[in-house]
Amino acid sequence: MLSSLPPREREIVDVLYERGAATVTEIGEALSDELSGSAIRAMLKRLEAKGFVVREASERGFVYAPSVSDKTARKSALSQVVRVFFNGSATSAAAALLGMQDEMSGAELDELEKLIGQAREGRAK
Amino acid sequence: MLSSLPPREREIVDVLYERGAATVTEIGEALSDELSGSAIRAMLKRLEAKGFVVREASERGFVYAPSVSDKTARKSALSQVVRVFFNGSATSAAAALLGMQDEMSGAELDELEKLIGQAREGRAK
DNA sequence: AAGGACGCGCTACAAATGTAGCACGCTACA
DNA sequence: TGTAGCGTGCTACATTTGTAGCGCGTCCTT
Repeated sequence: MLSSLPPREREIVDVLYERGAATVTEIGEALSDELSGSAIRAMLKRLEAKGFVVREASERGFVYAPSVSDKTARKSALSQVVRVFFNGSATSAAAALLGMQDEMSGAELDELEKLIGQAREGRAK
Repeated sequence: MLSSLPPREREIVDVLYERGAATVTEIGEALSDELSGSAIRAMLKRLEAKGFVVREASERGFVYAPSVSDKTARKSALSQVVRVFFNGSATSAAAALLGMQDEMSGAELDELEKLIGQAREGRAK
């Protein structure tokens, strides 16, 4: 499980999900506080050993990427917060999301309404 | 930050958020794997030292609760996953939520639509 | 009042994590 | 062609986590 990672390692995979893939240097830049390259490499090594990240050689050194697909990870992260903070109700979570966003474009709202319509149809049949 | 907690401690505060407040024994029951009472107490002690949980004496022993309000914690958890997994777009996250939920009642969908309407109004003015 | 059963805190200790330093190999360019 | 600069992989070590054991006080129960 992703959530069973120690803080620093988690932070690093988060960066990886945020950026899709990155080199050690890029990770270092994205990190909240300055950290030596070897420190980051050691983390990555452990993450690789645990099977959370994969690395691929490229001209600019190794690039690291999460081994779990974005899609899966998203789903898992979402259900986690839904369970813990919203009593298992995805709807409440969605509502909270709506409330949080102060700049939500009209187009986005339209899109959401469309999705709601679809959900309703799916349910109806 | 909540997310800077080690796995076990995080699991415990999660339980606390899930149940609102609990005694050591209750926490033990809610935990994924069996754990000695003193182990849990040690965790809680650290969590208290770090300021993440507060405890209050009651007849049935101490009850522990998160020190950060549910509301704040929710918001923080949500923005975390929004940032990491949805490129900062709360809308996309909401859409994903919609897709995840296979049993979403019509009433809930109505509620969401209403919220969208409100969001739109808020934006328009 | 003696004996359990709890719940509690402390200490101790193994394992895991977080970090730095060193030595190596490959550029590139003065 | 040497030397400065990266990126890399150790290894080592301090700190933090994860867990169990012990001894204490309190409340029931007999």
